[in-house]
Amino acid sequence: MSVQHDNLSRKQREFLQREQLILDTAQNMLHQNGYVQLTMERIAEAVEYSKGTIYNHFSSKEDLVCSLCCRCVSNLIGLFERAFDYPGTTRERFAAIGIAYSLYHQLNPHDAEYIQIVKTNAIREKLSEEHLHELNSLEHEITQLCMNLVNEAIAAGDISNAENHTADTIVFGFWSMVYGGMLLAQSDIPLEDLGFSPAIIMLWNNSQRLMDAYGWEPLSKDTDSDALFNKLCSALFAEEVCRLTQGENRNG
Amino acid sequence: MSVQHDNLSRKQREFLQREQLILDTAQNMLHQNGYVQLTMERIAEAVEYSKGTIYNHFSSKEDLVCSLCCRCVSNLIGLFERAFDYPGTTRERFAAIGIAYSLYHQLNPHDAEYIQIVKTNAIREKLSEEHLHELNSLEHEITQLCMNLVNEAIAAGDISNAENHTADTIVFGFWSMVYGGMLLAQSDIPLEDLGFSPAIIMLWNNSQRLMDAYGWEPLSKDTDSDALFNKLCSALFAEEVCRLTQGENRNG
DNA sequence: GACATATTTTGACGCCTCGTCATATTATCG
DNA sequence: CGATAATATGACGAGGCGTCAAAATATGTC
Repeated sequence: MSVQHDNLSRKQREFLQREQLILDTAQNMLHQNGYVQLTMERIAEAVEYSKGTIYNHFSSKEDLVCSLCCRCVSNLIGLFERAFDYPGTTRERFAAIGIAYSLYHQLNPHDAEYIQIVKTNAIREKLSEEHLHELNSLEHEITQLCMNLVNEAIAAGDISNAENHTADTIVFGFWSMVYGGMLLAQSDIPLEDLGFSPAIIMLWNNSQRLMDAYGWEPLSKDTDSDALFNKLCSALFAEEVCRLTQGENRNG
Repeated sequence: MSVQHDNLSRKQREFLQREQLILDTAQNMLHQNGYVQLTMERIAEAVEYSKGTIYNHFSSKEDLVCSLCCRCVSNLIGLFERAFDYPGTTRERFAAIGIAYSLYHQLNPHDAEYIQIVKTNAIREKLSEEHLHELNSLEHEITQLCMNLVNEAIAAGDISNAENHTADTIVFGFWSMVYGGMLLAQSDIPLEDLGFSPAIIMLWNNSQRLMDAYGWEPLSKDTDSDALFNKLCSALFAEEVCRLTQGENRNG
């Protein structure tokens, strides 16, 4: 969380520190009470500054939420990089990215609310140029990371019949599926009543299926998918899985 | 849009008519100016009743939006039924459902906003029992329609290796992908700048791929997917496609 | 240290929205 | 026509966002 700021005056350092304090506080409030409960007044009260001071940092509530969103994407990029660097097949590494995405949203259920909000134009119009630019950069970075991995897989010949596909279509397919699946899982639609199995399991199975569809070797018929899932979890995201199960025990 | 109401007193008929008027008006306002601009005052002004009267029909703004959402789902069910009844293979019919979903959202871009909103618990808690129940019923209906088609395909042996899959997983996979893909397409993320092709095309290709992954005959390698797309559009959704292209010409 | 100037912080205020409820209006019926 | 029931109204309270003149604080100069 801490941010480097050498070569800055004390004023500037204080300013940046305060910005982090505001964001930390807002994030906590969001995780505890959700988006609807988050108001500028309450944030100001919690950080013990006045509302006007908050507005010296963020041009609007949306602008603040955009900054929170940037932190989310940064964290996500961190997890994705861990998956990217895993010493395994391209398919395993891409699957690990999917797991990272899913784990992140299970750990931070409220984040989906404002990630979604920040995608709409009505909001994007109200952002400060600086924060909008930051958001665009991060979106670019996380997208490129996925594109790079798929391109690496194509170059390595791991994706059979690759001449029929382009990396952007493949990435978009997984992005759609994982994003949509995560939203459905997090939503309060009573999936169980509608006859569905647990969303996380269905999501994993469908991602594996889609990789098979692209002929991404090694195919799932030659692999133990459940074992792979467990292997990736413990090798890459042991801490996250631990936090998740702790949280579930605490809540239930 | 018109609703049957025989065997009712004039009062009751007027009440129901007014309810439709309010919903029609709200829908128009939404389609023109989006969710943020929609306020109870403005609706009241537009229908030439006072705010209190609106609240005789809907317990809250969310409750009204829920009713709009129910209309959306009803319309969607109409399109889905058309696809379901298409005299073709189960795969063609399921693909047609996907097209219906995508067309609907292209025709009614603002609907995605509140469909999304109504999925969250913070909102669902504020709904009247009656409207929440209506929404649940419709969600059940549209889900079952998809489940039935997939089960029919499994029973007919169109989905090879079906013992490994269950209908709920298959339906969830497509639902996730189409829902997520539609949200990404409608969002104001600059997909093009991020190196993506048009979302609708990528979405269609990925759905075909996922059907292949499930071994849903006839596989796309034995089919001209583009021709299929055009065939289904003109056979089932000629009017919708027409409205869509007209709208695009008018806007651009 | 004292004074002038620049910067930052503050919170009262204006405006908007939701949802309520006492009152006014209209309908029904004997 | 007059009494009672049903319905419609819009002023109002609560609470949110964002602003801005004034207060408080910091900085610089002698």
